[in-house]
Amino acid sequence: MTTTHIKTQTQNQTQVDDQMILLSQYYPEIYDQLIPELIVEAVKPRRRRKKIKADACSSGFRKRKLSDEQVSLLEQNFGDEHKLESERKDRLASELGLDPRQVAVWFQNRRARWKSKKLEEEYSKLKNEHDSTVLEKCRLETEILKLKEQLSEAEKEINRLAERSDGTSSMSPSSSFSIEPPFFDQFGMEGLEGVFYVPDQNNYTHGFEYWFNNF
DNA sequence: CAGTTAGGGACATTACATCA
DNA sequence: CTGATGTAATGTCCCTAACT
Repeated sequence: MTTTHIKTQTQNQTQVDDQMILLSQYYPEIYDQLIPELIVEAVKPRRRRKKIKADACSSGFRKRKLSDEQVSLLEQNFGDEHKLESERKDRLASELGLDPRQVAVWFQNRRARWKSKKLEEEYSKLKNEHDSTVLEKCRLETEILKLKEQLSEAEKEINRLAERSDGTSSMSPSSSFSIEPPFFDQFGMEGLEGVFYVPDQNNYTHGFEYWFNNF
């Protein structure tokens, strides 16, 4: 089979498709009767729908836009349950004077809208959480920098004190060096007492040692 | 049990209506 | 008139249950 043949066949098929689409849209009853004979099995690319002329719509062939009452009843039902069993579909359709197919389509589209709205909300919630986490991370990093600076100052002070009392005692910070409570105030570390483990007045250095060794 | 069929849902897309 | 937007409708794919 040549490409020309394939092309012609495709064009013919497209023409038939277009005619069938028109037929289904303008004369659904006839289409329903003919369709079993005319359906041809083929590899189907997505078909384009034929445009419907405005005058065709105004001739009453197709009802677009549902009325406010119809929409409100549909919404009410959707609120009760997002899925639609066929019994409920038929009941709703007759209540609304619509085709059951229209009710089914409305529910399908409504579910799609609901889902995309839900996704949007979820996205913005996650984004907010992410943003505030990033902010908190920055704050904590700044805090760490500040504390490191203070620590370095404290180390310098320790060394100064050690040099001053020079030789008179063995200066190992972990053994005999003791810091009195004013230490915190002295280096602007007020409020950080909780950071350091301070079991009692006689054993001030434990928390500091921990801090010292780990940072 | 495997194959077939019908019904229905999700999803992508199209086409019409409406509005700024 | 035009482009953007909302939505009804269509096409396709997939799944499931019932039937053969």
